[in-house]
Amino acid sequence: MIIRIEPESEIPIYIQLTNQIIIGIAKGDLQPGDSLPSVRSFAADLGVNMHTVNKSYHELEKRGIIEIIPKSGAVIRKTLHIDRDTYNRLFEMFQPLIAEALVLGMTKEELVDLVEGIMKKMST
Amino acid sequence: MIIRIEPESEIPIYIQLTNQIIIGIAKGDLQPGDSLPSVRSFAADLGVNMHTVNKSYHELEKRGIIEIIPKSGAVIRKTLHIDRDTYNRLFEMFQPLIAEALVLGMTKEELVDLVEGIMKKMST
DNA sequence: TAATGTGTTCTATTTAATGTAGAACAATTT
DNA sequence: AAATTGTTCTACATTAAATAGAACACATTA
Repeated sequence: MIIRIEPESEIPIYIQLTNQIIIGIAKGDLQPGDSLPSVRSFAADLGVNMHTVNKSYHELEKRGIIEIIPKSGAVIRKTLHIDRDTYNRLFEMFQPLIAEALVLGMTKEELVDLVEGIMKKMST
Repeated sequence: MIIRIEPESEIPIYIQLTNQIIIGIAKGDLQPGDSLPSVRSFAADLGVNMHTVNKSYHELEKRGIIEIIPKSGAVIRKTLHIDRDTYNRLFEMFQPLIAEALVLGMTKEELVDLVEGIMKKMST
């Protein structure tokens, strides 16, 4: 799985990493039950600090995407059906993006096409 | 138009304001050609600092949503069809959200329903 | 004309976020 | 036994975020 970190980006490194891990899971590069690299080895590979990777892992855990097993490792969780709190959180995240797309001139059809186009690149 | 600022949120105030203005435009509460309040009066209404509102306005201008006319005011732009850079920017914003929704167990149908449901609440 | 309101710009301060760094710990794994 | 694991702690530097006050040039209004 390929991770690209752009240190000069305005997006914090730990968020870049978090997003790319999520995309990797969605694409099937990482599957439920798989382990993520240790924070130390991953940090060495990416050329960032151990604590930055650790922050990503805890962000993923907070969102219910991985399970961190102390003294062992980080494992991709098997996801059941979405719960109400998570649905509401996703709603709040999608709303401003959809509003912006419409305000900037996308039609509803174009927006649905964009979303479906992105989904087609994901396997799960 | 109703703006709710939550000072205790982890989301910066200027982003909360930016998002809610965008949603207000998408819903039709604000229309192209309308003026936004002055940074001073808006800041007074919201109970935040003038510079915070100013930052929101410049964020909206950078995204092509409003036009700031020096010594005059901020006006909602009439949007033409979306350009390539804007499309790519929206793509990069949507991708991690869609991936997360799928990873957390939403089906593609549920995700399209969520997006269409949010769109239905917008008029434009 | 005089007064007010406008966005802009500047300095300044405080707090929080971000990223890096090093060390030590207890538990697991090899 | 040795190496690796996530955790925790302190520490430091830089940037972001938010507030505050002042002054400026220009526009609008009374």
